[in-house]
Amino acid sequence: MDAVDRLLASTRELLWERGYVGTSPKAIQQRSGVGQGSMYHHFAGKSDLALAAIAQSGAELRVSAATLLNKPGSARGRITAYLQREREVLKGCPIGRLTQDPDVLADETLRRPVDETLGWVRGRLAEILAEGKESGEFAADLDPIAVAATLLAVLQGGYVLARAANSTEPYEQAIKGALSLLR
Amino acid sequence: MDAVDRLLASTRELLWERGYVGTSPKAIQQRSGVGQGSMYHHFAGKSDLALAAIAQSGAELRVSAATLLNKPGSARGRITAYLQREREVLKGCPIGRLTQDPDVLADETLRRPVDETLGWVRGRLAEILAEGKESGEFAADLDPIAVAATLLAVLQGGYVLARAANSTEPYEQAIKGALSLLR
DNA sequence: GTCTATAACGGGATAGAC
DNA sequence: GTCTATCCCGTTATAGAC
Repeated sequence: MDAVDRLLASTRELLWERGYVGTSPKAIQQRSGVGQGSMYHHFAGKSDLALAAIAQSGAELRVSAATLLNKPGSARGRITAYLQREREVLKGCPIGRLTQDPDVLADETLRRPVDETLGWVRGRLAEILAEGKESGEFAADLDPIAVAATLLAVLQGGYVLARAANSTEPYEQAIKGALSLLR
Repeated sequence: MDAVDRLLASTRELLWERGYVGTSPKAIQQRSGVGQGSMYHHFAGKSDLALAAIAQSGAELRVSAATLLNKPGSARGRITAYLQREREVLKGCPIGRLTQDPDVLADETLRRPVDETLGWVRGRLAEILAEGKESGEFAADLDPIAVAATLLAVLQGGYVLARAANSTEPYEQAIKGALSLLR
């Protein structure tokens, strides 16, 4: 793993753990083992590093969501699998957490990959809900766009409740409740 | 408004806007117009100020939730009113946002009021869902604890989606979807 | 490409005068 | 109670040598 890869890996970890405001270039250097000069040779600065790291995390999130959501099977089955997939609940969502970072939201360049990633998941969920509606799995009056937003919000909000409680329990309840309502 | 009140008001605003990590004692002093010495006379330091501010915000959130949830009326009506009440969506939840702050979660003293506030709302929603189940408004197999977690997660996650998109639209869709599923 | 030196500024507080 | 001075350390770079 070269310097660039180690810098990106460390930046992604730190953004996940501490957010953008809570992450310093020095901390990135220490965690990655890459020196000051080397870091500024490869990246223009903190925001440049963060942009590359967020783009990578967003791409990875889409791939792993697509893997589950594109599988063959019923719409309900795929959505259930996606909602119930194993997650590091107490760590939260590496993309969603960035929405609490004022400096990320204030910078269109940094916010865009966050928006695109969550927007993509919402869209993909809506497509599957529409398929399930078509095939008669879901009620004819189900609104795919609205319910897709609801389901992704349950995930993102589930992280919030779990972190507040320092327990995965509320997250699991929230998922369980959402799946029961979808019946 | 005396110095203490102005310090607390400013701290609450800054915690809401920038989180704990993003809020400095100096910023609090400048926004409140209270001097350095005065601040450290009334509060032991940043975490002490934050604790008092979080407790106040949590108490206020409970009061405003209770106001809507305790009104007379059907269970469904009260829950709908709570979910649809006007909110500063793009600012997010002043309590929920603190769950993204590593220094808040790492300190039991600071995390407790966050946990208690969100836990209280979950509990109150569960009580109302149970009442509605009793009265036949909701299906007999509805799980009040799980669905209460789902509804609060939709709110908290709705903020996340809205801030990512820099638009209240996904928040409104998430609420709409949740209410439609509750039917 | 990577290293060390330097720098201007902010964070988070303590000390003691008034 | 409030003010100013002081302190040490971290942040976020830039400069230039190797």
